[in-house]
Amino acid sequence: MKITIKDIAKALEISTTTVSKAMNDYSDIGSETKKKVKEYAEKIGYEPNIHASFLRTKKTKLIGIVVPNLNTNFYSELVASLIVRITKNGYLPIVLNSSESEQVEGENLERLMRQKVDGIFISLTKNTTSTDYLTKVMSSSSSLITFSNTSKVITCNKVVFNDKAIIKRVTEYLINKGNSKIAFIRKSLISQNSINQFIGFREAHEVNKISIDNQRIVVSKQGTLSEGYRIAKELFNSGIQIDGFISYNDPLANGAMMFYKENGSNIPNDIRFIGQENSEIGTFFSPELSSIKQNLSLMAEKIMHLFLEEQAELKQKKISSFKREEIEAELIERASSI
Amino acid sequence: MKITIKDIAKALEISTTTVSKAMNDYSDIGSETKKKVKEYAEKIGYEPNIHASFLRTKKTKLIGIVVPNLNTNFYSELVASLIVRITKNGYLPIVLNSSESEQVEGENLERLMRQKVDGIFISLTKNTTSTDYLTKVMSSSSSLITFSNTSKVITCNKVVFNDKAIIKRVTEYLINKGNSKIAFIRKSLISQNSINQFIGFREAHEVNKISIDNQRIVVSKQGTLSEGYRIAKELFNSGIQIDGFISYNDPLANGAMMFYKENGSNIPNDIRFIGQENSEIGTFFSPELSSIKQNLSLMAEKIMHLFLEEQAELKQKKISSFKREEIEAELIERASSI
DNA sequence: ATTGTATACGAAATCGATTTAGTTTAGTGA
DNA sequence: TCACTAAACTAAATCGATTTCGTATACAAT
Repeated sequence: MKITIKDIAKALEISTTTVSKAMNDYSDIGSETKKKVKEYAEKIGYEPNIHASFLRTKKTKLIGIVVPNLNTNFYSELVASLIVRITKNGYLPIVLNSSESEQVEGENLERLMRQKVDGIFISLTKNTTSTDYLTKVMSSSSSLITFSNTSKVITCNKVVFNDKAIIKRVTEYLINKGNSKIAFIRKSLISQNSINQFIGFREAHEVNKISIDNQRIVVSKQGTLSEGYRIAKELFNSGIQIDGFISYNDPLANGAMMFYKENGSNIPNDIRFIGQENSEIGTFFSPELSSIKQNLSLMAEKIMHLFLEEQAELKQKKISSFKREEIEAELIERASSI
Repeated sequence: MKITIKDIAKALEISTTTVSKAMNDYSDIGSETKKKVKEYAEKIGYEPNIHASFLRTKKTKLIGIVVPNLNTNFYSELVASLIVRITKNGYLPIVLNSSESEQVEGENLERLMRQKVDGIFISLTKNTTSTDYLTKVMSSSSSLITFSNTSKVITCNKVVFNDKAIIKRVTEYLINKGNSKIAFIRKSLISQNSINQFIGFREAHEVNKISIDNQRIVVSKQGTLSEGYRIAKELFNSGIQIDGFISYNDPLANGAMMFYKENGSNIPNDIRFIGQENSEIGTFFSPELSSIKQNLSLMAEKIMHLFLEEQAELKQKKISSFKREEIEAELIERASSI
């Protein structure tokens, strides 16, 4: 039924060793033999059994992807982008979702190590504090790349957006337009991603000698339209004035904008709004929402590139150093902040 | 470094055969021996090498998931739901995305067969016409389950929503409210899913002796807010009157509703709107959007159940017959259609 | 003629499990 | 006592590749 190197060896009256070496382009096999083997293999539709070769090579051609929440545009798009690169390079992706639970995240990493995947690409949940599991991965046979939301504590390959810089730039952009009471809606107090963004926010204020009112800093778990609306309402009802609004995604900004519009605010004159992730919803309502656009495709590209580089170095038994790639996010300026 | 059955055998002074059989609960191993082996295995953290056991058992404990478009709420949520069930049962999911391309879909199936996954769960793209690849899967070692959007032609396990029935019911619901000029926005002309929905739409009209104007039947590829808006505008500008609107997702309905609101229509009195997928966006704008809610979690549950059932039957060498499960979708009635 | 050196190939061990086909031991019944 | 059976265990083959270590041949150099 299934075709093995034995079949090729028998048909071509050579040894299985030669077949294997020919298929893997060993230098001690003649070029005609290689050609014959490859052609015959192609002809009868031979495909090497990955599980059998694993026993000797220790390579599974499998890559694990772990994301905090697959059920968001940001991550589903990023994962889709990763899948394309992974398959294009002859690997297969095992996709796991941590549902923002640190415990599930740990279980996911254990599963992937047990499966002996060649690489693990992980973005941490916003609640993750311990790096025990990551350390375990580092001493396992799978090479680790953390992306998007990583940890300052662990030393490993990282691919992140320029969270601090872009938020600093965007905050100063608002400050330069005369806004000094800017609300900042962050994802969590713990995640490095969110911390970096907040540092950018703070630095922009420090540089411009403006003080930050902590009442305008809000943590939002859901990140939905209705939560944006609710947050705006609460700020308003508590008498906390704002003239700028930056959130970690677009629905929050749109929800808040909706509330202020209903309450007669003139946007962008009274309040300027800036979201993130540049999603369709932002461009649909008036005024159109300015948004920070992260190039997910580029991030996927860098992650895969880093992985392939490390695999190549591993093959040559080079010791590879850890890299940290930072990807530029950019502000898409629209009517809500002009 | 890594622990194998040999280590256990040596430490306990028994053969590797006994260790393997003890771990797999063979009946010809004494219960004390089993206990000793399992306890010691647990203690030293032994984990069987899946790739080694594959050589004999032909089981990979891997399941492939193929969806037409991961980058939608519907599929990312469904996939997330599947991932939970798959991992809970000791399997690992390889997730692939066809990006609505029949060719990519075929490549994905080939990749999964090459990997010798135990099962393949696939929802077809809206453009898929050929079932050649599915037939290949059927004669491979991977068991196949098609879900959500499947094909009438192929004989295999299927888990679908009651597309025809729910659209028929919802259409009659609008007809009973006096609406007879209902626009229907469908995903494609080819996909079984969309065909079934349209049959439901047609039957509802036939039963009530209302004729359908094909000008009100629109195929929308994008399914976005702006496309909904554009479609509404085009209908309006072409002078095609409507008093009801059913679409295959919520953004389309919301986008269209937006246009008609701007043009002074009274909703729901002039036009009633019904979306699908019951997404957050639908509940946020006024009037809130009625929507058909599909129980994705239940679908995931059924798919996994069907798979496990088949695996069990396979083990007992029973010939299993193909099943077709239909999951009830329901209308969530809100202000847009009251 | 002898040694040296590429070049091209193969026998056998190996990876880590499972499974087949025995073997040993103790217990049962005639 | 002897044949027979059941229970508990194991040696060795096996799955399908890779890799180590050799060997054979041809040809050049001495």
